[in-house]
Amino acid sequence: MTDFKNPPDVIVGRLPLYLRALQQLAAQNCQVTSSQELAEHLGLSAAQIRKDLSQFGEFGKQGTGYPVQALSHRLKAILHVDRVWDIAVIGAGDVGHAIARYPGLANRGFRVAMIFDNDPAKVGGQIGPYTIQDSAQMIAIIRQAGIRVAMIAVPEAHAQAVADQLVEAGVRAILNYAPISLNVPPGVQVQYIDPVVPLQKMAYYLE
Amino acid sequence: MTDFKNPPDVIVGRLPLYLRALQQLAAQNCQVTSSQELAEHLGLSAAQIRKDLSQFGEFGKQGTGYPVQALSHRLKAILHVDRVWDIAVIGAGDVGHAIARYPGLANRGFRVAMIFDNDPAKVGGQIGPYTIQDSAQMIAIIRQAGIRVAMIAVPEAHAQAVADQLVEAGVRAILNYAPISLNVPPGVQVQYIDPVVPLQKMAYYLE
DNA sequence: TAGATTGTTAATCGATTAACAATC
DNA sequence: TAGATTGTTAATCGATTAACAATC
Repeated sequence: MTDFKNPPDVIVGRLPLYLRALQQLAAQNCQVTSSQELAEHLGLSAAQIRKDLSQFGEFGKQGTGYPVQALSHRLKAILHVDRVWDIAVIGAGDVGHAIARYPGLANRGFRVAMIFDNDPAKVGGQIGPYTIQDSAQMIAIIRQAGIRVAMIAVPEAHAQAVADQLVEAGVRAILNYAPISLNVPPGVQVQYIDPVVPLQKMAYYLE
Repeated sequence: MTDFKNPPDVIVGRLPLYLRALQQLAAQNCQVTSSQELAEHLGLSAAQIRKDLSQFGEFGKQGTGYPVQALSHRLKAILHVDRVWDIAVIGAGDVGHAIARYPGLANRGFRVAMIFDNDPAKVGGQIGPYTIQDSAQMIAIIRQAGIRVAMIAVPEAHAQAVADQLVEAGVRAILNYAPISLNVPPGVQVQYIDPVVPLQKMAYYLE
């Protein structure tokens, strides 16, 4: 009997990778997999995968491995992506456009629900099914909709101000595409996507 | 006298964050900073920052801190971004568009040099200053240009095949936007951007 | 000088790996 | 049954933190 309390953050961060690999296997009609197979697929060690999963329950069978569908469902529930989270996108530039039209969110627990911009020339315009809304109404609209997840795709100079407004509106998880560190109060999560960071890391290893 | 050999990968991965923070401080005309100030800015510990930097040299002065400009220059050199790396972008969909027009690469060591797509309807079209080139010529063109860095922005189903071609063309660093793990030979680096991964990680902590 | 902050050492902490009994 | 693979323990490995002498 394990405890299941406070799994390390680093392990939580790997669960989405396990889920992604499992869904890919499922799409190939694979019924069962093993820690070994997942490890090769993801470039990790089999021991690590077994250890990570054992933090959350006993999902496998000795001699057989893990049932792909069942484990996939369990991981979805653990990650709280067995539902659909509405996302507010802030910024209707190129990045906001790409996010709003990105097909990869579907079936993975998220959906873009609305998009905002502060440029009067953009407000009222369409991006696929979305009408770009005015940032001035952002706080009220997000609060009213009860949205908890947002993506920031505005220029660096505005990102912190937008983050402050999102927090005020009740957002609790922010994915920030602007290349700056955000200051948010405890209880609000931030993750970052800045393509230059991984590029520069790789450059270190290039001659 | 320290050794300066084989700094841990996890430290190399933080250097771009230090550089980004320093360049932001420089833009604010800040002359000098401290491990304390950088730590608050980045949400890390001051001890960690001093320890990390000490892997590469002695950049600070006791009692004073670190000179922002000088340290920034040193980190650029260490990361090999004191030059401009040409990037090949594969895939001229929404993500490829956003990358090709992303202003955040400038002054950070990279520039998009060319963009490819396999869709005849897109080949020959323009994205800003770039003419979309045919993927069929990709290997030859990239090899000819001596390009070492590429970004994959094609659908999941084609990403591995594209990666194989890039490796054949001489690319040694790949930033992959497709939500799959890539198989590449030793000596080729891969980093991943899948926005759903950080979103799912945050969802775990949402009620 | 006095105050501040580095670079570095030693201590702590946490994550990964190896190994294997349990068992399907 | 024999072979395979899990879940888990103990050992290893590595990263972070705390503390402080050195010194600007």
